[in-house]
Amino acid sequence: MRIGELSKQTGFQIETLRYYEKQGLLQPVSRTKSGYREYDSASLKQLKFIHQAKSVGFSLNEISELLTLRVDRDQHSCAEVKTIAEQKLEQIENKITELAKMRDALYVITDACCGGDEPATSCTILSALDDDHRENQDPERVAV
Amino acid sequence: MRIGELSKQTGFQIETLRYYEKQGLLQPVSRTKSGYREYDSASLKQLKFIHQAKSVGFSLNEISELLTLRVDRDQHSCAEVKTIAEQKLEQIENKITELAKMRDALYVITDACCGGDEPATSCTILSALDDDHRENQDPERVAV
DNA sequence: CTTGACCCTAAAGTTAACTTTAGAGTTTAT
DNA sequence: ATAAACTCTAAAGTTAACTTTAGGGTCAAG
Repeated sequence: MRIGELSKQTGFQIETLRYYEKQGLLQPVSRTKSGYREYDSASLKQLKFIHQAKSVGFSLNEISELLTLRVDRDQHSCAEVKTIAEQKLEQIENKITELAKMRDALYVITDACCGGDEPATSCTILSALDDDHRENQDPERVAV
Repeated sequence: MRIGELSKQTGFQIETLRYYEKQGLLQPVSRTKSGYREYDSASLKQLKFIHQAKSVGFSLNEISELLTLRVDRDQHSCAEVKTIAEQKLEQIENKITELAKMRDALYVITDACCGGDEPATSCTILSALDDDHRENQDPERVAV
């Protein structure tokens, strides 16, 4: 497919796709004789990943690192790949932990504060993040 | 405490703290007679929250929305607060879901690809995100 | 009582991640 | 075969989130 079609299917603007190419994030599969970029379903898949990674706070550089994580035995040792993957894994686990805390705090606000009998001053996300608000929560909900 | 101390304890640069004040994210508790900003432990707590929210991809505007989520019965109805909280909750759940997928894909890479007998070409994060790679994973690890 | 560390404001500069502009070639439907 | 729709490059412009600069007060120690 050409760039316009890829743009429609992913929601990224055409210029953004060309920008990502310059940044090394997404190379077209080939070019037509007249110079038009051509993409395929792998391009689509890659862009969906880029979209997800951006939504959880990875920069384009970090996404690039995630995308080049491949066992390319000519270029990188298996151990190298594993080390990078483990670092990214730790970053991701940390993000999940932080988000789980925020989620629990918001549950406290929606479940307990609104209409509850606690004073209004305690109904902020910051006070909901305190341990004394969290320890009586449903363990199903707190677990990640 | 004054701005330099707050900067040291949070890792935010002094100028960033003044910038956040302009953006309405963090007001000093008071000013000394000579105009110095004064902060307390609540400021510290708020900055830690800002740091976490930034790390998982929220913009300063979104963080502002999260921070002003409070049951202020004079300004907003309880229903309004609940609606905003529920929207944020959905955003956060989506982020957690995406991150869990990436985490699982990275586990596939570190556990199965490196040293495994699969061909090297399948050892990318994108192929690890495919369903056929995930369905044989440990359910403990996949659950959020 | 002055020197060094700290604080102030306002405005300009920087960086990442786009977006727009300008000018030109290509493809497709009528 | 020509107009509309699509594509190309290079360069300049924009926005969010800072960071730096310039010029000047404040405070604690010697």
